[in-house]
Amino acid sequence: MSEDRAPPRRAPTMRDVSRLAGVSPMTVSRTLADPGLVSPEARARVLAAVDRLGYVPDRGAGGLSSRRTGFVALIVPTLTNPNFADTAAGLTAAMRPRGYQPLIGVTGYSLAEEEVVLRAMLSRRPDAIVVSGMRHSPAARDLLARAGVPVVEIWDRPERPIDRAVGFSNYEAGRLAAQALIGLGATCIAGLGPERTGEVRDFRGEERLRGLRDGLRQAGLPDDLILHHGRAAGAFAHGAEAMAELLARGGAQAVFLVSDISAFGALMECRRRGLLVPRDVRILGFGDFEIGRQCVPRLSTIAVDPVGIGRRTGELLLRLLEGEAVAPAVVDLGFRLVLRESTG
Amino acid sequence: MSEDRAPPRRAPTMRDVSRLAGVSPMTVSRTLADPGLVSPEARARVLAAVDRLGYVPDRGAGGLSSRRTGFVALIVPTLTNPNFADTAAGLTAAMRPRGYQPLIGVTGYSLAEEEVVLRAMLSRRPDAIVVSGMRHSPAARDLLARAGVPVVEIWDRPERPIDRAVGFSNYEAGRLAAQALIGLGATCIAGLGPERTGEVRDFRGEERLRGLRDGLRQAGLPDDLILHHGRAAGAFAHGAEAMAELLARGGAQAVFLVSDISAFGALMECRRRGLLVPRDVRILGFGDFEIGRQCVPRLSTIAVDPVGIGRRTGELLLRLLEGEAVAPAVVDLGFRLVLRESTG
DNA sequence: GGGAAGCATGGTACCGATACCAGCGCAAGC
DNA sequence: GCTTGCGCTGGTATCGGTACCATGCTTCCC
Repeated sequence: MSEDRAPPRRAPTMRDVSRLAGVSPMTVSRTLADPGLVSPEARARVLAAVDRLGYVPDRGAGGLSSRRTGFVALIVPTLTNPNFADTAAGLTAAMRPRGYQPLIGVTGYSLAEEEVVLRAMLSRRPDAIVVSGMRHSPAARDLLARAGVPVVEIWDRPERPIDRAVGFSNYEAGRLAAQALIGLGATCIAGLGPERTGEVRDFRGEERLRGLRDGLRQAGLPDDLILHHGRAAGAFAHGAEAMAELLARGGAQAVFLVSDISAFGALMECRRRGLLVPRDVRILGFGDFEIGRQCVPRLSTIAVDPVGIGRRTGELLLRLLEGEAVAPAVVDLGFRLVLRESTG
Repeated sequence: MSEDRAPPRRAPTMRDVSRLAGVSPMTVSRTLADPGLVSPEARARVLAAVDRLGYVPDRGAGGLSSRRTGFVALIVPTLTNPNFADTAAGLTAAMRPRGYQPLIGVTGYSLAEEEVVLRAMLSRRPDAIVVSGMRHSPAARDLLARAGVPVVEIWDRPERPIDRAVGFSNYEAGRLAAQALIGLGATCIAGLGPERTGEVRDFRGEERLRGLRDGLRQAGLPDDLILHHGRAAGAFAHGAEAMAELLARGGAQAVFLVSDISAFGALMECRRRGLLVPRDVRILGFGDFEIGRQCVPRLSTIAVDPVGIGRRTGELLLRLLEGEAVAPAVVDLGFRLVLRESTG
């Protein structure tokens, strides 16, 4: 960039290294892939040449030949939500030491977009595919099933996984929310989640509310305070707006929100209206995000392990990719209730 | 995955499509790359064959041949911080419609790690490289300069850019913070940022504090309340801990924190101690994160445009990649002071 | 001593696309 | 009528690696 001594000087290739080291390209390839196959002298010469030329192997070319690209496709609704960012970090941490590189695709909670993104990923021939959720368009499901590589659905516990799954039951988490709030003595229990219409939907959040509803019904409690309001994407505002709507209706003693982000929004809405949490209304979130641990009052929540989902998925994939037969198709990492201040 | 009718059935290739359509592979290639070059009849047959076979081109192979991979490397400190996730989203939105795919690398605020990640990216032969910040290890700087593709440094305004830059001056943002707090009548002004030791450092945050310090000095105010405490990575906790330390020392009327996340942590620490913001202490954050707009009191902040940085970078790269001569090497998107409730 | 086995190395044929050039048929222009 | 040019098509070489097989040499063992 700075000085142009030569024309856009092509990056050195393995052939250049081999010439400089006085060996064949194959020996260079072996030195880099499995040094043990090469004599110490040749190895030293090759490594010196690599260093001298600043050679960086072209993994695209390598992948074409070996049919292993080293890519792991990871498809999530958003990265703005820290739990998916954490999952990405966990997956990366588990797989990068073995040379795999995540290829991240973002769907914006849209199944149509998921399909587009998936196609883009498939054109890179990933060695494995990780996709959030168990709801996909029929075409996407078909593409995944025929991809010919391991597929892991995460953040869910599908009845009929495409291949593998690592996550937990969002439905059961919602039922636990009902039990928890009932156990605290509440009888008028609300649930707040995003809209269930249009292209952009948070299916996992909906599952949690479905679990909540069934939990309430089984306890003989009314379920008419389960509201769907606002867009999944803007979680803070969604929580605040949904809470405003709920307060307008009145009567709720305790509220479950489908994420800690929206629970925080709801908490702030209460504060703006001068309502005290948990005295006037109890709030239970979901996910155990950092924000819930830091805010005042601290949020009670149903904790899951985003980093763990990524890490476990990575470990599972590493074993699958090395040809190990891995036993369970579905890994349930569960969740646990964490009671802090917002529920009293 | 579900049923294994045939052995791991290789994905169809362009040759398969060409046979089914009764044309040569070149015609298939042209149909997909630039349909205008192909007769309507041939095009129709090819597209039908593509559809029938579920053909997805192998961009790895295409890239090897055309020397354009369609990858854009994006190297950021973390994705957990929503501003970098937003930048990634902005870059993706700008470039994906033209077929480019971001390849995200995360450094965890470590320059050593940045170098490792950069090498991994280079092995994918990206068409362009976007890297956060202007501080890099000498080796990384060298790799970037010799990469032979456009390089954009973002979230900063380097004096001597490697190639291009899109961002703003963190130093000047810090000076603005000083002016803003002085303008509000404060004379004992503190600044809180993460540690400046070890491998993991937030250089941009340090720049902001340096700007604050100079701003205070120029106004003849003391700068002994500028503290570096806690790790850059855990921003919430860092803010809370640094605030606790500051309160232990006492005397601050107003505090600038290097991010809204840590400002929020500080705000909560105040609440836990029964201090009222802004009555007892004024708080100014940085970044204009969603959390600052939602919390109570709402955070005053120095607003930057994370999505805009990504988008502008994408637009710049598209022009560069199409061979346009783009004028300024450094694009300064600036920042602006947003006064809300936390400064009174 | 001779053959088998093992190690280190090299040669060659791909992987699946695109760049490049050549060639075909047909219409327009002189 | 013949050249010129254009639109469309196909053949071939190549991108930069790795898989696979073949080779030369050494060592070991019966």
